Amino acid sequence: MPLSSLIHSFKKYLPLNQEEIEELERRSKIRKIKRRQFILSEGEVCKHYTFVIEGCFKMYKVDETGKEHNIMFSVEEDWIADIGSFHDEVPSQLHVEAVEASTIVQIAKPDLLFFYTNYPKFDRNFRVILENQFIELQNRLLQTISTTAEERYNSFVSDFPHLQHRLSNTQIASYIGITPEFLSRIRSQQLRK
Amino acid sequence: MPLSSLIHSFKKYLPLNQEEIEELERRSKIRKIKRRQFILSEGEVCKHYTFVIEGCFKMYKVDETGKEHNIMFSVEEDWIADIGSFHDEVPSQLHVEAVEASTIVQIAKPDLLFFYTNYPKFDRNFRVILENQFIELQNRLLQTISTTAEERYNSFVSDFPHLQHRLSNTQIASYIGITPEFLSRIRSQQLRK
DNA sequence: GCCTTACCTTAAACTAGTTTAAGATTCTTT
DNA sequence: AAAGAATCTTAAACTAGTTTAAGGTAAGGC
Repeated sequence: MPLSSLIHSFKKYLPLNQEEIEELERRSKIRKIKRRQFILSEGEVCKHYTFVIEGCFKMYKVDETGKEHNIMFSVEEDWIADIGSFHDEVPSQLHVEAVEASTIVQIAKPDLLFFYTNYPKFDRNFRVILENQFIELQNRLLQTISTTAEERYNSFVSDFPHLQHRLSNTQIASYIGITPEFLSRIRSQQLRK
Repeated sequence: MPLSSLIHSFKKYLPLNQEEIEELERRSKIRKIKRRQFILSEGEVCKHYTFVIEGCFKMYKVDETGKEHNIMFSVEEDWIADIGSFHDEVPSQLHVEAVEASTIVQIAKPDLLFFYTNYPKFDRNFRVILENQFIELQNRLLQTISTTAEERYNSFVSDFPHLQHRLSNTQIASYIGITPEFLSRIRSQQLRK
């Protein structure tokens, strides 16, 4: 039963009943995604909410100089969407790309609106999911404006011990907002201590 | 009718019916807040969702060196909460302080949970409110890791033209993540162009 | 297996932004 | 009105982090 991890994940919030589960099965789509495959590209409107069953994604913006700025990594049981593009139906500035071969469940916007309208439980569940994402993002911002690069790297390593092994150092550097060279320097200085 | 701006603001989402309005009147509290008065201090648990009827607030963290890092300003029709502290009932790391004399409506956590449970419309409305806040926060983070201080200042001025006159330059500097001295430098350089 | 691409490391030169310092101005409190 | 506090400005000295450069290693593709 491929949706089981998605259904199971809702148990943390308001669990789904049989009818809701069946509707979810009808209105969602499972996809296999190759490494480096995009599920959203800059300039496209984000049309789906995506749940990660297996695998890892990075969400990033490319600036005018071509530099990649990673703002989020998503792994098993995470939800992915460019919320601004999804709701306002405007072209996204962001890319979402698979860091490794992955399996996802996608709910298209009309279907998600159907759930919100007909099953208020989904409003609740997605509000809570969003709150958790908001808390993380807010902590991230706080760190970015108030801590040194080394502190941010240490936080990353202790907050996401398993994620570290799935990402390149270049991606991690981009996430904490520094260059790969500087991350190398920090890491070698720490080895010398 | 002091709750009118709050009730009116819900018209952007799902408007409230008479019963919901009455329940809101029963379960919310209007407060007058003096300039520099705190509605949340570090170490306290955030127990309310706060709606600004009139006035302006800053939400900030004080780091170990005593430096203030502003992460959000809130004005009329904005909602304020330290969401992490509110939901997990853990002491907040943040302060929320009035930048000017203000009037607010507060909903205590048990009352908000009552609304969520009995009026699913509130789940919807607060999910949408949170989405808007999330979008703003995400854009803020993106900017912080990918643009220069001057670009961030220019964005602030064009995004929040009216806010600029209600805040000191020191607060704005703290919000965009630079020192007041550097902001002064940027501003005088711009005057020379 | 070979070639290409991506990643990682190291270091010197550089710079966007900070710290230190201090004077001037504005605002608040008594 | 005077005193104190907060804010703003300016500038020199400083530094956390970047850019430029290049070599080595690992991974991916054909």
